[in-house]
Amino acid sequence: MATRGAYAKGIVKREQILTTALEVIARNGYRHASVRELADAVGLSQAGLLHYFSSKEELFTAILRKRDEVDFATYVAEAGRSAEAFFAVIAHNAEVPGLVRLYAQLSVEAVEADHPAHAYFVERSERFRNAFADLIRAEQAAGHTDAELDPVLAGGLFLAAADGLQTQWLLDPTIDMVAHLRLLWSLVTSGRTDS
Amino acid sequence: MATRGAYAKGIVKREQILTTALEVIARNGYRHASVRELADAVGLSQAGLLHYFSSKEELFTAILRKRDEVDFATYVAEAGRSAEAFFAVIAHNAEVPGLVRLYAQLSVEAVEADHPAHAYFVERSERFRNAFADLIRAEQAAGHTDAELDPVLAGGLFLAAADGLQTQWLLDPTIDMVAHLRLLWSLVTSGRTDS
DNA sequence: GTCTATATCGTGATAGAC
DNA sequence: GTCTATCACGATATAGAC
Repeated sequence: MATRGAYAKGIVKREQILTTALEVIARNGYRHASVRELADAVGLSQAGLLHYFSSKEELFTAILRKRDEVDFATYVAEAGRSAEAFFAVIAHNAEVPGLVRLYAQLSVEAVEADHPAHAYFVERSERFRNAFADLIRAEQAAGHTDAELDPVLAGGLFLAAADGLQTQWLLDPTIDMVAHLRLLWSLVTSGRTDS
Repeated sequence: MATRGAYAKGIVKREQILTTALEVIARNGYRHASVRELADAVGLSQAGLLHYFSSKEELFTAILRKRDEVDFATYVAEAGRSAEAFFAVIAHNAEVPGLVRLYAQLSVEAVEADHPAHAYFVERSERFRNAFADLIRAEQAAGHTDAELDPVLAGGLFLAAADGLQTQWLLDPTIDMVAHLRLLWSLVTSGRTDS
């Protein structure tokens, strides 16, 4: 609000574009994750869209950041930092195949160290691994989980399983991502197959 | 051996190309999984390479099939159908980043139902999920694992974790894929963090 | 601020010489 | 059987009009 009018307006438009992009990608849509395809979807020309985001990678990274932000605000606000909040995010993912696909696609492209989205994925991985580790430590503190279990290793396992399940699910949408992750959670918390 | 000379020779050359491609991709190499890039690497022109494989997707799918075949012959022959054989394959993967990357890249592209490699990945997923399920059933039969555990669900979890760990590892090569999977195995077989 | 038009590049695939 | 040369396409990015 302290910024100049024109500049602030640009920011607002950027946000609007991201919000629209999220909706439109989520529903399904598009195959190639190209700027033109997304431009059509949000009602701008390709050049018009790149007026707000200076490159393709910046655009798509911004979309994924926005998604994280929205998911966090929606599900963590609702259920707190809990395994249930995490399951709710995953269950939601099953409703937004286009986003899942964009994430999978970009995450593979970004393994190259000099890819513009590399830092985003590294940072995100670390954040999620630590978040899972914290959940596990809480279970350990409550005496529900073996104290010998390495929380960071187990946290990495959750992250990997969540990512891998997305690819499996894209390949075969009858796969139940949440059921798999609940199983993993029950194994970690020393429960068994019962939910 | 019962085939005509010229035809058999073509087959042999195809195999040679695949073997060379495996070596050359494995070591590291190339970024874009393009035909031209691979052609340079195996010492052919792009057109020359496509003389043996009629499309890009056929070529790369053939490479991944060959990889599966070689891995199976190497590690399953050595350790039988066991968790250890599986860990050995994963440990080997950490030596061949280029192949891991090709796999990750193609598996995401192939989620589209009409992609030429779609059937390969669907079939492969099923095969691995079932193989893991069999391992778990054997543990259950031996009384090492909770009989209530759903073997197919747990098998899917292994597959997803293995896939997801590859992306994590590509992003950050200090990740120990085998350690994560051993942890999962120990959780499934009711052991804990001890190997 | 947004458009049309275009420059430039990399891709897979093909034609045709040798 | 393998090459060089080329085509057709789709991509990102940019120039410049309005």
